[in-house]
Order: sequence, then structure tokens, then C-alpha cells
Amino acid sequence: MRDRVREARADATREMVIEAAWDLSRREGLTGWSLRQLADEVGLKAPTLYAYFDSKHAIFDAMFCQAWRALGELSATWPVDTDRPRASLRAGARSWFAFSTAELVRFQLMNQRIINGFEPSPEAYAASVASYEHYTAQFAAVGITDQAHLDLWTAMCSGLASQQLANDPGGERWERLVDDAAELFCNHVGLPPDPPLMEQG
Amino acid sequence: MRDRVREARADATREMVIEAAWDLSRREGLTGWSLRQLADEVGLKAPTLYAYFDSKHAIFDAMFCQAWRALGELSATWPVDTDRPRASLRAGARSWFAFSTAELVRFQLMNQRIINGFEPSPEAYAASVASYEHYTAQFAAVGITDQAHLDLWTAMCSGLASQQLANDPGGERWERLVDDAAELFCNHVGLPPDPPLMEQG
DNA sequence: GTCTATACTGTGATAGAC
DNA sequence: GTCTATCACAGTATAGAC
Repeated sequence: MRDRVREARADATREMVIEAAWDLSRREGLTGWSLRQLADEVGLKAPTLYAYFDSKHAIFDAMFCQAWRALGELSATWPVDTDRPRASLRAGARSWFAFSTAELVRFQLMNQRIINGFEPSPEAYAASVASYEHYTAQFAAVGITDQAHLDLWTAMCSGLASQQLANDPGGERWERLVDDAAELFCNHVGLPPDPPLMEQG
Repeated sequence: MRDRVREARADATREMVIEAAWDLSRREGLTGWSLRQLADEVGLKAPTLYAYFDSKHAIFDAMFCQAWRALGELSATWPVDTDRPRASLRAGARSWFAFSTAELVRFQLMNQRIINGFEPSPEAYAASVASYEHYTAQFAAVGITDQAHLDLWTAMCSGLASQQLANDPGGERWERLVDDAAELFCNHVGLPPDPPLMEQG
């Protein structure tokens, strides 16, 4: 009972620390802040952070886990309309692209090995795997199961997002190409055209 | 005269330091080594490095510059056969992919913002721009000038390379998709099929 | 001119008092 | 759980030998 309360308080503190870490990362870069700075942000001393996290890497691990869980939850909202596979893929691509380009540091943490020596924990890795499985399941629903096709798709999407973030942050130079890329891909895998939408009136 | 000799010696030392920095980066990661370690590698003391480079960032800058110059030189060797634009693009893509995936740390330094606070100097930036212009010129030679098309191509290629490096280092899971990607792209921009090759005999 | 020696500030991390 | 004190190491900079 007491333990539950204590644990909940500790969880809340952990949450607060992670939120502050995201904030600092946005301002100073993912590797541009120290534990002393982070502690200052939440009104603690640096060693106290070790009561909540084993190391600085453990904080990154929690952030990594949170980011992949967020993507997993987002991808659960993508409705797959098997009658309109092309529209479904296009919508999924747009949604993924918007998520990925919304936060540079999140993209870096999820997709690039920007923190030297950081390896996600098994738990954090599982979150990323779960997200990927969500994605494969939705492709399977429209008949795309070939690993090479999935790999080509991940490459195209990640390339568009990383170029957008690196060369036109905040713009839409590569965002505009998402639909083209989706169509290219659909043609490549031999998806039939979606049936025409029946407009009412 | 004396100055020339001295300058040449200094250049040779700089070269040696940069080579050692690449070596350390391969072993420990781009951000995984200190100036003291680097100095040890070349038989100097850390402060001595400041006789050759203004700062650690200046060393990264020299590496960045070297890497982009190497790509620029490589792309100068890509022959563009205007009679066979598809084969030319395919060959260029393969060559670029091989270069990019050959060294993880080089790719990170060139294409990802892995070193916090590092901005390439105007000279180093110019090297990357020169490389890019080489690339646009070769596309122009086969009639591809639309910025959106060039952007789509850079996104596809960089996506393939980064996925290869991140998820199958040393393998060929994404390398196998390079030809497919090139063909997709050629279809998209409306390149005609290459004429059949006349085999002799 | 190039080096060694040294010092300054800040880092992640640990030990132990309370 | 939170703190003070401390550690080894980092990047950086200067003084001074030769």
C-alpha cells in the first residue's frame, strides 16, 4: 500500500525527468546537455537522478522506449481499407512522415545511432519491434508480404523523412514527395488501382 | 623555401592526425574518443594538436571535407552514357551506395548531425556542394532536371544506405534493392528503356 | 615554431551522512 | 531519497623550455 504510493510518486518523478530531458534535447541537442543541467531543470541535484535512473544511458533508454511506444500507438490508429489499399498506404505514409519529422531529436534517437555506446535495452528494443510488427501486419492486410518490398518501403520513407529534417527543417520540400513515393511503390508491388470514389450528389 | 618545407611537414602531420582520427572513430565511434587519445595514437601530447588544428571541431571539419572530396572524386569517374541513361543511373547508384555503406562513421559524419554543435566550415560545406553539383550535372545530362525528381532520388538512395548501415551492417539486404529503386525511379521520371545491348558473337 | 607541463572548468558516476 | 564531497576524465588554454 505505502509501496504503491511511493512507486507512483517515483514514476511521476521519472516522467518529469524524461519530459525535461526531451525539452533540453530540443534546445541543446540530444547530446548537448549534462545531468547537472537536467537536474537543475527539475529542481534536483545531479546525484539524485541516480535514485531514478541507473545512468544517463538509462534516461535515453526511457526516451527511446517512449518514442517507439508513441509510434506504435499512432500506427494502431491507421485504418486499413482493403478495398482501397493505395489510399491506405498513402495515409499511413503521411501519418508516419508527420510523426517522424515533427521532432528532430526524436527521429535521431529512434533511427540514428547518435549517442555513442547507447544500445536500447531489451524492453526498449521490444517496443520498436512491436511497432514494426504493427506495420508488417498492415501491409499483410493488403497482400504485401515480400520482405524486399517492406524493406524498400522503409528505405523510401526513412529517406524522405531524414532528407526533410536535414535539408529543409520545418519545410515541406520532401513532404510533397510522399504521395509520389507511395504511388511508385504501389505500382512496383503490383497493387491494382483503387476503385473510383463515388461522390454523392 | 624553408617555409615550404615546414609547411609540407605540417601538412603531413595534419594528414597523419586525420588518419588516426578516422581510425579511432571506426573503433570507438565518431564521438567516442578524446584529444588525449588521438594524440597518443600519433605519439604527441594533446596540446600539441592545437598547433595543427584550432579545435576538435576543426579536426571533424577536416574529416568532413576529406570525405566529401572523396565522394566528389568518385562521382567524377561515373561515365554518363546518354544512350543508356538507365544503365548510367543504375551504375551511379551502385557506386554511391558502395561508397556510403563502406564506412559507417564516414556516412554519419557526412549525412547525419552526430556531433553536437558541429557546423562545417564554408570550405568544407563547399566540398559537399561541389559533390552535389556533380550529381545534378550528371542527371541533367540524361534530361532529368526537375528538383522534385532529384530530391526523390536523394531520398531513396540515402534511405537505402542508412537502412543498410543501421539494420544489416556488412550485409546486402538493402544493397539488393538498389537496382529496383533505380528502375522505379527511371519509370517515374519517364526515361525510355535503354536499347538492347548487342552481344558480339 | 614546436613541444612539455600544468591548470581551469565541467562531465558522468560513486560513497556515505542524514 | 536527497544531499555534500569526491573521483577520474574530458576539452581547452597558457606559460615556458629548447
